[in-house]
Amino acid sequence: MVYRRTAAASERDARTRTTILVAARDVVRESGLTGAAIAAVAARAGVAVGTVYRHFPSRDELITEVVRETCDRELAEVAAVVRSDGPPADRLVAAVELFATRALASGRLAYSMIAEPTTEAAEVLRLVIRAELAELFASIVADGVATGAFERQDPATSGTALVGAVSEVLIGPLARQPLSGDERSEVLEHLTQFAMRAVGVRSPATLEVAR
Amino acid sequence: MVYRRTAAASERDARTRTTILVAARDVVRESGLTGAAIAAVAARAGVAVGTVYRHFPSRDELITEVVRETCDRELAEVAAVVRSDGPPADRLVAAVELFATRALASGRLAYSMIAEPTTEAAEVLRLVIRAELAELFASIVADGVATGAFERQDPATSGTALVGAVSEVLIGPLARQPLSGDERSEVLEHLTQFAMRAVGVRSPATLEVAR
Amino acid sequence: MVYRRTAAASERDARTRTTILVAARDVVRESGLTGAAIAAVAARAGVAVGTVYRHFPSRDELITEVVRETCDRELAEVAAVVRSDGPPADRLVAAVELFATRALASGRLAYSMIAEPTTEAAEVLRLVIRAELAELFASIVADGVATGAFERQDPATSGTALVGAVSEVLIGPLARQPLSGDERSEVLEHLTQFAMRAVGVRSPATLEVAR
Amino acid sequence: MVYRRTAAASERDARTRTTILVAARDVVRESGLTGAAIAAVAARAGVAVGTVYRHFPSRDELITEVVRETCDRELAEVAAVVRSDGPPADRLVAAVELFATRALASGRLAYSMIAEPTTEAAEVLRLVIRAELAELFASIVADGVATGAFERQDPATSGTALVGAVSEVLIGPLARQPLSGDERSEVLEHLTQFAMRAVGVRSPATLEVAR
DNA sequence: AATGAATGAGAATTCATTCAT
DNA sequence: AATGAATGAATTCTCATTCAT
Repeated sequence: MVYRRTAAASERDARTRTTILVAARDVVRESGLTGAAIAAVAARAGVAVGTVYRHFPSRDELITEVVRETCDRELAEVAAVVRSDGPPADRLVAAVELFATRALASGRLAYSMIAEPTTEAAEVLRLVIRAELAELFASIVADGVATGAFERQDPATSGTALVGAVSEVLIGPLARQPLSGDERSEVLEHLTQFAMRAVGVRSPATLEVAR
Repeated sequence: MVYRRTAAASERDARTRTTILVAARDVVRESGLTGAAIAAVAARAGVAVGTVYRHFPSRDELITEVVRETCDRELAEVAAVVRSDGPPADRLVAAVELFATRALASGRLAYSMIAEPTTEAAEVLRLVIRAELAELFASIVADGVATGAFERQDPATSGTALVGAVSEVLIGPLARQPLSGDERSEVLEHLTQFAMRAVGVRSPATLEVAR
Repeated sequence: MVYRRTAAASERDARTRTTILVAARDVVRESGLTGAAIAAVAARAGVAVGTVYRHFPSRDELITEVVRETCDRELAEVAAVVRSDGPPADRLVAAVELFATRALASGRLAYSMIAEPTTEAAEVLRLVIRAELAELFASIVADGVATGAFERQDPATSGTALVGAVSEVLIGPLARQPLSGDERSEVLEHLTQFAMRAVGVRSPATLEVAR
Repeated sequence: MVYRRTAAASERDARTRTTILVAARDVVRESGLTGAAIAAVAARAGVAVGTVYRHFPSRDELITEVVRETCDRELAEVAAVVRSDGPPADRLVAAVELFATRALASGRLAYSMIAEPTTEAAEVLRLVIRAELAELFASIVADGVATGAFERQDPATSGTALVGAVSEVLIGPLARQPLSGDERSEVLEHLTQFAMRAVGVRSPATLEVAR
């Protein structure tokens, strides 16, 4: 007496889930995590409130998933750069630039991910993500120290400090108004130089790349 | 029951205002900005809810003032260090250490100030304060660049990045568990070295201090 | 996709209906009437929510039918005892014992039937069922009065009172913890004696049995 | 800087609390415990929803207090009768009559107290109350057995059974339509006789009183 | 001026019921 | 016929703000 779940229904289901998740991300982008009330997300997704609850057991879970999803994508990209070949200095520059480009392009979303805690769950997740990011930066630093390309230092502290430095420089403007293309690349260049100095890049060759 | 407005009355008024402000700060210290409901602040101040509203037009204003007040004091201290005599490198180290010591000592209060936004107003203020802090750091950097003690760089970017770096390194642990005295000074040393490298300290003398 | 209405289809239909009803009874047994949400019943029946609505116009009707069905079976058994041969006193004792045994054996189901109203409809039904039970007891009493085995009394009142007395004694323990076999028979004996006295059993023979 | 709570405010407070409690009782009387939604109670009391929450921490507490309050009053009265002087049989009759009169006069309220569980807390309380009532009846029975006025029996079982019997006879009609005065006294008389027989009243004198 | 009771607009969550597939 | 995703009204609870005393 059991009937199989129709493929069509299950597909619609998955599509709705995605719609809600996208709507939630959009609402967070515009109004922040705090502004992402279930009613607002539902309205944005063009579904009823109950539908959101069909797909997510609680607001907490929904928000957490938005944060996780957004950050995972970001982290994966940064991780790819970090684990790529090439001199540590180049990878550091690439990682900073990637992070910066993404953050600058995403508006308030990046801000929410990096700096706006709300629920306990989201806050914990946020810390985890920053820690992971810090570890990625730290691993570049460790490589640089090991190969003698960077000065001796504590990679963990440097990684964390770099995340903070990059975030601060990018989130500051973010929360205010968007930068023009020129301002953007100028800020980016200054930031990159800061990072290079901070890790004590030694090789003149790399310094040229970073100029 | 008619009251004459006297000097005594106005003084009492000012005292009540202060009482409320102090109570608000205490509540924030313990429960965070989110936990600072008007009723909680009033109870802590030993005052009725309505009295809070006599002295502050809205919760937003009250919270904003708490943030401003707390940060102003912090900023003033950092400013004193920044404007003191001595080589820029020493002043940078002193500023980082001051900021770090205060942040590590104040527990959740610092966290709330640096990383826990709630209302729009408080959030804007928080950004302003970080910007001011950044400017203070920037002015040391500018001095260093001018005197040739630091490498050439954009002081604004470096100032902001330093604020971010210091915050991140300190807020990470803050949100988790308190550090022991030894861990604290170790972290601080790594952080100071990071800052010195980041601004490109040149003078060998200062490098020794910072070692 | 057009289906021809065949005997097989109609039989399957009936079987589904029964499946749902059985599932509903099971859910009530475990979680009470309140816990018997349509989704829970459907899941238990291995059927979709919509299917439940194909067979029952509303949750109310479903619950009502569960109550009716369960009670009807109970009533039929009691009725058999009531209409059996033998002295009224014996039949009364047998009816009490039957009721007691069933109630004690069925756990929460009996509780739900006897004491847990939810919807208006189920509540009305519950009252009807208690009334029928009361009537069955009343008919024994009437017989007893007619044959002079019991004292003169109003059979309707006595029947109702007996239902109440038996329910109360059995539901009290039910809602708490299950009784051991010994406790059970002790309670039952006291209850039987109470019933015998209440109807004013006269015959010494029966009194001995009941003693 | 502490100001005393004005007597007027505190009095108003107490009055509002009472108003809400009375409103809650009224709503329960008409719509049952299930129908006593906070919004309904607030509307009935002529206050806002928030006001209810100012006086009661949760719906559960409010409902529990309604039940407790109503039942306490009832129990106290029954207790007074039980502990009064006079032959056990007289006290039993008086207790039954008192209970009956009150129940018959209170409409759905009595039903809700005796037979309508909702929240876990209210349900537990309800059981406690029935148990207390049973104990009161049991103590009369124990007295009667001790003095030889009643037959030998288990007072606990008899007390419980009497509560059930009386409840059933009174709640049955309650849930349907009110009785006329004549019907009422007739039912009451039958019920009293049932109770007398059930406990095995022996003394002819008392039987006359009860008849 | 202070008091604190009252307000009521949200916010999260549940669940009976509907209906397109 | 069955499916199960979608609906949305209803419910509990919170808290910034107001205002009569």
